[in-house]
Amino acid sequence: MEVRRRDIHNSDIPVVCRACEARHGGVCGALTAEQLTELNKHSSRHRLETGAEVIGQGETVVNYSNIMRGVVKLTKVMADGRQQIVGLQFAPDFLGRPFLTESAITAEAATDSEVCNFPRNVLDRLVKRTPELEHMLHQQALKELDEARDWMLTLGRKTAQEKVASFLYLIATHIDPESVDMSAFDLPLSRADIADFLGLTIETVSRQFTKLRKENVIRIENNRHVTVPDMDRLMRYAGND
Amino acid sequence: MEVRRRDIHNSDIPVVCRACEARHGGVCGALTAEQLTELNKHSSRHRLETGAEVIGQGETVVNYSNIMRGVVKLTKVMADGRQQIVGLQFAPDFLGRPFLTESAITAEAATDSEVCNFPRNVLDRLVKRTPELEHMLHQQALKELDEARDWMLTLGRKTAQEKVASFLYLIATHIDPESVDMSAFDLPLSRADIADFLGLTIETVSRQFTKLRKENVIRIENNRHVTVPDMDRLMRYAGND
DNA sequence: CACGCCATTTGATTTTGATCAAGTGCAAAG
DNA sequence: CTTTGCACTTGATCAAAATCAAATGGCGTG
Repeated sequence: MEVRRRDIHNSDIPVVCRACEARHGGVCGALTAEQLTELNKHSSRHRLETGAEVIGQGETVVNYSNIMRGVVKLTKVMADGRQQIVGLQFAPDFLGRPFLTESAITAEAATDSEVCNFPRNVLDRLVKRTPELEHMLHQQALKELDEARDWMLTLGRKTAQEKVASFLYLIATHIDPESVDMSAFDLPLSRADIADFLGLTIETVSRQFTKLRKENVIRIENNRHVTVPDMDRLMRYAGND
Repeated sequence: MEVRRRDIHNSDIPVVCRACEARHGGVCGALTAEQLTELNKHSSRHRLETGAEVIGQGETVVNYSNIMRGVVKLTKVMADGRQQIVGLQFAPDFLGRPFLTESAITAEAATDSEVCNFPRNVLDRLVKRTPELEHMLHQQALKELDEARDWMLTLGRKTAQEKVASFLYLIATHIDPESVDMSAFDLPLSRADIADFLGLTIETVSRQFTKLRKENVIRIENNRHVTVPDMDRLMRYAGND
């Protein structure tokens, strides 16, 4: 299923890409050395402070990105300000909606992050010529779709307690793909963001955190650092039996 | 069923596909006459009664399908029976999750429907050889992703009233792609299904229907037939300003 | 026609989570 | 070391939707 470039050690690959690809294996993995060089000519890396907007709802898409480091949240807002986080992207996810000029969502750094930007038209051209690249993007879209549907069940049918536990489980399993130990991690989102992700208020989120803490499902230090003594127990609280 | 020949220059295309493709333009539109003939050799059409399961959560995927007629609901269930509809597919949508052998969802006919089935391995082989086909599937996945994210906002942040209005608006705009007049249609789902789609109970759905009826936003006959005198007004009730 | 079987509606009550309103704790600025 | 500003927590109350419990209203069958 996974298709890897054979010439992974080829020295024609741009230096900046070599480290990245080795660590992450994002969509760039579908490209030949020449294509990578070509793309790299037009691409640029950027640091994003927490809260920095990558693209706004309704704006014209000029760039796609790869997330190198950090967490990016995808949000939708209603006219009256109600807001829902519709996706979280972790490194090394591809960020962008191929084939549409206007973004239907806002993408914003949830933590300090680093991204690699490519101009839309350069990548679009490359996609047309590189079926393997479209395949990678297709896989990414399908992964996001699976995640979105999982989350729809959470939003529509779970209790506040289960929602919060589901969130913690999601973060535990996604925050650090390198690490084997998922039992300790920092939350990439504020209480307000967590509420927006879960379709709750910050007060309800806070109360559920307190409850989970009192029942020894989690421990919390400094509001952001979470320890999970028994991951299976957390999963049961999340309603994933 | 009588199938008319619509284009004398396409006489290599299987008769059964010619009418379908002309009417709908689904993913098969990406295929050459030969590929269509090849695929058609292995494909088969089926009528599905309301409630018939196309595939169950956790089952092995053996077929992909095109929906020829009707509405198919995609659902997820929790261990304790709580259920959430995570997608509705209308003709001529492609039905299936490429590149995964185990289905994460249940697909079930919401109305009497007709589908065209292709064996998974035949289509998978064809996808590898036909970038244009993967492109179509990619577009379909992105469309479903956009819809899923729209719905996440509805599930997470809208009131019961807005949810029901949003559902009616969704159906009005999707049920009959041919028709210009969206103001009258039959609901493809029972109250129970609507509740599962909206993350509500049937009682709440019923009450909101009654309220919308009393406020003259909609009229209902025989529980299933809906008339919308002012679509913009419905849209406002749905919170889509 | 009467009957039972559905799906749907309606009503009474309870529960959950939202809202409103203080408090707490911590870190940066004065 | 105070003050100020956040982010978060906690408590009291309120409202929306769930739950429990009957009705109602076709619709097909005996």
